[in-house]
Amino acid sequence: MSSVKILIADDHQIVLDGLKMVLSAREDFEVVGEASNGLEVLDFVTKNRVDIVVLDINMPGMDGIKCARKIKTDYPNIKVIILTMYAQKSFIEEIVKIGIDGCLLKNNTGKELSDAIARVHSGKSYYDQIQNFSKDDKELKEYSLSEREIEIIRKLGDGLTSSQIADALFISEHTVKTHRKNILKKLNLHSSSELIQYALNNGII
Amino acid sequence: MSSVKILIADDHQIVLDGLKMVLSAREDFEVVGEASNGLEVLDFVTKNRVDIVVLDINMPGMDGIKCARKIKTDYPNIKVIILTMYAQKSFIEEIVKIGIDGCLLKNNTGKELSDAIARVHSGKSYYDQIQNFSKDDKELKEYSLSEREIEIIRKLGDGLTSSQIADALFISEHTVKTHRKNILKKLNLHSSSELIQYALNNGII
DNA sequence: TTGTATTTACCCCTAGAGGGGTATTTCTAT
DNA sequence: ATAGAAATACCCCTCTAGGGGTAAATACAA
Repeated sequence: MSSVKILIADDHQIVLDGLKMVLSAREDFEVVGEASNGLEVLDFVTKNRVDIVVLDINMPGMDGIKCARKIKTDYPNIKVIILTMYAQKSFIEEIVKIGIDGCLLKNNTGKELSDAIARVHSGKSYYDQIQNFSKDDKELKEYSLSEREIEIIRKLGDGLTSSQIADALFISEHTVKTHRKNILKKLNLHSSSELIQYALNNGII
Repeated sequence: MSSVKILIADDHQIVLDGLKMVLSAREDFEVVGEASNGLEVLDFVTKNRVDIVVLDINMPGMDGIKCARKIKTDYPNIKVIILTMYAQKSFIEEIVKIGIDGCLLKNNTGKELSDAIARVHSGKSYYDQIQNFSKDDKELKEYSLSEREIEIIRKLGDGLTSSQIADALFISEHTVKTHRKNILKKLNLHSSSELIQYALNNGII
């Protein structure tokens, strides 16, 4: 049988090199491409045959989730495995909904990634430590941030005040303050400091 | 001649696996150990012969810089190469001062890491894109944060207010506000949001 | 078509942040 | 012995953040 054609995506070249070496150790795997962001992934899959895409969730430009959604919409036959730094409970529901085939923490061995790929290629799914993802859900109602809200979080990270953000986005300061209040409420946080830490740890920034 | 004995440290196992594969491709390299935080690194070098330590700068517990400083103090013969996600100008002076032998961005190929190791092992130093590190230094005077200041930054990241921090540390709220002002002034920042982003990107938190 | 989410915008209020000082004690290194 | 850094604590001030509402227009999906 022919080898499994794999596309790997991560924004750090050294991680890509490492993943490639790890996966190339198996004769039945073939890394056919590399990408450093979501757009490159989409571009690659339109032009090449790919069986499995291994996606880092934290990438500049188009993030892994958005990219995965688009792949699953346009190319439902391609299997998708998400690599993530943290157990991000905020994403697990969406990951399942989108139909992503596998999800594992970077805090894992290369062998486990190989196992996950083999399992997913055989049509099964592979969710690593899914219990870690669904913990801490006393607040089970999962909120997702809107595009505008994320835009505002990024500006906050740059140190802008509400009025400065308002100027930058050509909206009223009142609106910015409303967004900020909504964001904190959605995430059950109570200050911008907490928010920035959350955002960085969850790949929002 | 005997092979170069390398200890690699990163808090993500999958990256460790990748680095190990990349480095093992060279016959003159030998990865003799792995560590997921600074304390493990220090523990390892006390018990084993190591020529070169490759350190991720962002690790939980003891961060890469602190760890490097301790290695260079206690074992000056061990070479240290720092791996970092971002071009962190705030650290380059300290990195040079500590006597770290090499520094390169994760945004590099595995081959470049191999080259860096070979070069460092031969007694030279390897600084990748050092111009990226020293840019934007209109404010060239580098300040270092005190232990107390770092303690306060961490509390800020947890979302505590000045008065809450004061209660936690058994000091006056006035003192906390003084520390906060000093921190922002030292780093030339203007809000806690900026501060938290800076702290996370520079391994302070 | 009829909700639901999103984005926009305003009101109220209190508490806290940020920036300008000054000043003491303690500790450390020269 | 003495200069310097660090940690402590207080004064002043203005502006912003955070939290409580309400409500409109748009857009999108069941």
